[in-house]
Amino acid sequence: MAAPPTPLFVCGPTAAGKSAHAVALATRIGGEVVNADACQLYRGVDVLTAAPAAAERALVPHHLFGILAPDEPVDAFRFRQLAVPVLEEIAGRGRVPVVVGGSGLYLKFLTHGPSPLPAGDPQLRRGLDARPLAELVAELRALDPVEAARINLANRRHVARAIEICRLGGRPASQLRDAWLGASARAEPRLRGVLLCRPRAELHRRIAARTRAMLDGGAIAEVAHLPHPSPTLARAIGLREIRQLLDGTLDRPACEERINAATRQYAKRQETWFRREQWLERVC
RNA sequence: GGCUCGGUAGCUCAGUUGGUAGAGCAGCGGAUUGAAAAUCCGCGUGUCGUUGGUUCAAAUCCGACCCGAGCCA
Repeated sequence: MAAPPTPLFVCGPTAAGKSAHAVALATRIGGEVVNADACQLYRGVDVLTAAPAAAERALVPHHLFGILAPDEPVDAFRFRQLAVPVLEEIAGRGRVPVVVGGSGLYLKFLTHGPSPLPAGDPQLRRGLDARPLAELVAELRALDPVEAARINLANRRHVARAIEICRLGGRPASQLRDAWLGASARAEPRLRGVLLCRPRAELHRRIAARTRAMLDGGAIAEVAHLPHPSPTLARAIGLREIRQLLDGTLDRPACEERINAATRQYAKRQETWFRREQWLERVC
């Protein structure tokens, strides 16, 4: 009986050097790299999303990079559905999956399992998005006062999601969440992984260098030829900025600086997320 | 050389009849189980160019000087 796959996780903020670290690690231990980055799942945006280069991919097998068409939707649950069979397949061959990525929520779906909450419904979301926040808050308070008291009511995404769970799940979101949180706390998964750390100033220097390399290395052409991105890809850092560069509302230095700032802010959010994942071994 | 305008947070700037200063962006901290490279919450980080003076009190009024831009020579 094959043991369940026990992947090795390589996490950290963007531009910390995860890809290179994962390749080195996989080479050393006989592993294969599996992507856990939301945007790098997409095809045709290798430069924009700083996906591993062909030379790097040739060193060791890589999985789940560039597997989705640009307009194909994903979310954390779908990612888990894609990743689990790949992890099992790799482990079945006696190799070690090295999961690398910075999408904290996607990684957590892998490490802690999917909740039994109802899936997102694009049509319902469109309807909720069109309404003022105050109205959504009032609806949530009526549907589920417990959840309304727990979440940040200024965050319309979270308010809308809570309403979505109540409406689609047929029960208050707070009840559904509590049931799952209790179960997942008992599960206590065995997890192994590293968290790549770098001094903030060094990380910022690396981000600036990478942004320049992206803009000089084909990201602009990628964006120019990108058809209808999915909601996930549409929000990739750099996409909007490069579009503004292309239509002339932003000049090159401003475009570069905006991408840098957005990337720095993203890196900080990632550090906040991973900081509390105590099972990750710090590698600095 | 003369005149004019400007010098306030890392950047761009606001600051009303004098009462030791505040916005945006950047930055820092945090939340976050089906949009997460998303979304959201909290925090002002300052020799008000320098130096004298007037005043109970000066970013604010007066003088001198320094720096920048422009105009006239």
